[in-house]
Formats: sequence, structure tokens, C-alpha cells
Amino acid sequence: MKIATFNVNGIHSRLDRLLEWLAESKPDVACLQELKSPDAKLPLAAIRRAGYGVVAHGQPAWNGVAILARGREPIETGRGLPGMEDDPQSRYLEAVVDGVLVGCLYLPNGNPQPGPKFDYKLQWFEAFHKHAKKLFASGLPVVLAGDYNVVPTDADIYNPASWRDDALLQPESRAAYACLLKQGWTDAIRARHPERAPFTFWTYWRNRFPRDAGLRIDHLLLNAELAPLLRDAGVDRDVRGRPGASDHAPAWIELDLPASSRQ
Amino acid sequence: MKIATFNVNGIHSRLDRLLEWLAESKPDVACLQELKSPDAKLPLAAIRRAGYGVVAHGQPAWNGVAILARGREPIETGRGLPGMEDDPQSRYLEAVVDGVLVGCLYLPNGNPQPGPKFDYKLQWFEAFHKHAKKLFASGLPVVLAGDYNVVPTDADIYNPASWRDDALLQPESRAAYACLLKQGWTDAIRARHPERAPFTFWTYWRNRFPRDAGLRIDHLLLNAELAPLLRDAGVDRDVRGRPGASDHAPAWIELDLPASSRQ
DNA sequence: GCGGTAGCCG
DNA sequence: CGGCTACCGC
Repeated sequence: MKIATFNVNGIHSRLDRLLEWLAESKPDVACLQELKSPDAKLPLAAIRRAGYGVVAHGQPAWNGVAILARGREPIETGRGLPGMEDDPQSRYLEAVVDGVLVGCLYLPNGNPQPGPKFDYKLQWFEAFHKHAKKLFASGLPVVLAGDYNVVPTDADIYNPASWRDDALLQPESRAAYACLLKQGWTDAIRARHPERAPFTFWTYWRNRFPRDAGLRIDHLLLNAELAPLLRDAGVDRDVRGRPGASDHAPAWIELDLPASSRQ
Repeated sequence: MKIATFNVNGIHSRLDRLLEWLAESKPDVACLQELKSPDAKLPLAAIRRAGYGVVAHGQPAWNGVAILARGREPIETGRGLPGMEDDPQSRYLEAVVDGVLVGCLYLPNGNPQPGPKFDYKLQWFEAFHKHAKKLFASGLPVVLAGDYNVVPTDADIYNPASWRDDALLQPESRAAYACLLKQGWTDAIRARHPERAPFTFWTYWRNRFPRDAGLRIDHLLLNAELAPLLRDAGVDRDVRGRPGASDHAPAWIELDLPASSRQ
């Protein structure tokens, strides 16, 4: 079973690239972030035509997450983060696909730092931490996939110095991520690439991608039920280099679970 | 010698399509309207690289006209309409190319009607009328090419009823255009297609172009020196049907004058 | 730099 | 519908 996460940066202007990637990469589950579209305008028909069932949690202009399942209808189990019921931002969606519980998240960026946006990031992280703990202990196979907006260590960025004051590298952000791992979660990309984990995000600024001046901020965390089943993990780096690409590349894992049988 | 007029509807978002059309159609002179760009941002280098000399009269956001000459530098003879010296809108540019005087115009649309915008249209038309009269009598070979924002007759639109209240079809607009022709000018497209003159503009609204629900508002007028040299005239209709097209198609004439020898 | 929004214009 | 101007966000 292949599970991917992809911050599309606008589902409408990225639709062709997304469908192209789905056809090539054929993930059984795809977690999408930054749809930047209200629910009513989501191109669900095109996604279904590509062979994917879909649940989505949109919002006009910003944020927005979705879970796609190849030849399956994802069974929604949560919309919005427990404990943040009055959060107006669409950043969390949860569904079960073939017995695997999939959490799809778009964690707040938190810039500028310090300030209310950074406070919101840490508050969101805290609520997520609580929910993750519950999921970890659930006994279900769980993957938490998405854009965490955290560069876990200095090894996960081309040049920590130039991003020193950014919310993505702050000690508080890194501590919150480390705290999550301490619950027992396995950072799948790091586990498969302990030496040099591939980046997942490169800003649109000139030469950042050709120079591989990237960051690793999109993560797939596996609980104790799934971690032993991790067979492979990677980043579809070439997707980032195409014309009209998102600023993120898809990250994915392969689990030793049968892929969905239909389609 | 081939002379064309093309309302590009934004030179920046249309640059690739424009260069493509120049390479195919190879006009010796191209009059462009609706550049929608300040002078400082005009992509002159790309136009020159395509083998065209250029004079331009830009304006941020709206209007803007240019004259391009293949393998030649157009010699500018006028910028703005005589008698409208304090007009802040860039709608008229004049240049000599290979001995032919070329006036490039973007006549005001005039909607909504009645109102100050329609008054401005008629006022602009009047100043243009005076200038045209002078040019007609000059003894020089003259062509006045551009977007006149006038549908001369009911034969020049797919359905006059649905545009009845539009400034493009008002009796005052049509009278002003007819008055121009009465000076002696030849409407080149109509002269070559007396039975059914091709449309030059189709709104972006769904199905207007596929249904050929168009209007003829882009015209090339020839004075007595040039009219006898008219060999052919037409509209590059296919250009309108391409992805990312302007809402106008280029209109062109062929004159029995030697094409520019260079390039 | 490139997503999204709004309002203005045609 | 799709240019432009702006602004916001990452």
C-alpha cells in the first residue's frame, strides 16, 4: 500500500499536474494540502474520473485539505482537530482507507515570529499532539501525513543560517515535533534515509530548486502498528521541476499491506 | 506589403501568442491595441528579437497602442490625438514605415451608454474625424488601423438585438464611423468581403467563439492613395480559437507595394 | 515567485 | 471570461 502527501498550492491551477502525478505515481492514498478552494468549487468530478474517491475540507483562498483513495471511498472519521472546534481554518481531515487510519494535516506556518501567528502554530501543535497521542494508543494502524511546517533538524535544510529567524526552524517548533516523535511515531522518510533525507519544499525564488536549496517539511509519521511494515519511502523530486509545479514535491511511503484490490 | 491590426488584450499575458502569430503571419506592419502595460514594462526586447522594430505608447492597466515594423524601425510621427493633448489615455500612435503613414488607434468603448464614457467616445471620435480628414488630404499613402469599437452595420454582428443598447451599436457611433467613410476612406475588410465580412471580436463568454457569435469592430481604413493598391484583406480567425487567446483576432490587408526588403 | 482574493473594465 | 491593479500569504 502506497500513501503520499502533496501540498498542491492551489488545486485549481494545479489540477493537471496533480492528475498527471496520480497517474504516474498511483498512490493508494493521497493526502493533499493547500487546496485554496471552497468546498463548492473543488474539482471532485475530475478527481473521481481519475479513479479516486475523495473527502475534502476546503476553505476559500487559504488552507484546505483532502484525502484521496484509489478505487475506494475514504470513510471520513474527523474534520477539524479535536479541541479546536471553533478553528475557522481547514487544516485537518481524517479518514479510514482499507483499515488504515489516515490523518491529513496542514500545520500553520507561524510566520512572522514572534507574534500571534506563531502563537497559533504552537496552540495548533498542542491540540495535534493530544490527538496524536490518542491515535497512537488506539491500536489501529495510523499514518499522520502532511505539511508540518517544521524543519526537524539542521540536516533537513540546505542552509539553516539563512532561515534562522523563520518559524519553521524555531526551537519551539522543533521541540513540538520532537515531542511528537517521542510519543513513538516513526518519521518514515528519515527512517528510510537516515544519512540524507530528501527535501520536499523549495521556494519559488529563482534558482532555489536547480540549486537544490530546499527544506524537508512534509512528513509521514507511522505509529507502532505501521512502522514495522515500512518497506520504502521517498520524494517525487522531479514533480517539483516541471513547468507550473507546486513549490512542494510529493512525499510517499510503501507499506507491506496489500494495495487496494479494486481499479 | 502586409499591414495588420490586433487587439492583444494585455501584452504580457499574450506575448507568446503574439510572437507565434508574428512568426506565422509575418505582417510588415502590426498595429497593436490594449497593451495594458506602462512603457517601462513593455517587452520590447522580445519583440525586437522576433525581428520587429517598435514604437509604443503605453499606460498602466488600460489602453496602450504600438506599431511594429518587420526589419524596420517605424518613424514615429504622432503620439496621442491632435486636439486631445491632455487626454490621459493612450489611444493613438502614428508612424511612417516604408513611406506609408500608419495610424494605430484604440477608440473608446463608450459603455455604459448614455453617460460620461459615451460622451468621451463621441468626443474622441470627433477629434479623430478632424485628424483623419487632414491625413486623407495629405497626399501621403495612409492607413488607419485599429479597434474602432464600432459595429458599422447590422451585418457586422451575429445578433444586433442582443447588443441593441451597447455603445458599439448606437446610431451616434455608427454615424461617426459612416461620417469617416464619407471623407473617402475605404473599409478594406468590407471592400474585399462585400457579401459577408468576417468578425474580429468574440467575447470570452462560453460558446461565443465556437458559435461564431462575433462582432466586426477592428477596421483598416485606406485613403485614396492606398485603396487602389488593395490586393487582399482578411481575419486570422484561427488565432482567436487557440488556448490563451485574446478576445480579438488579427485583421490584415495586403497592398500592392513591395514588402520591406530587409529581414 | 506564485498561489489565492477583490474590484474595475470590457 | 479574463485582462489589469492591489493586497495577503508562504
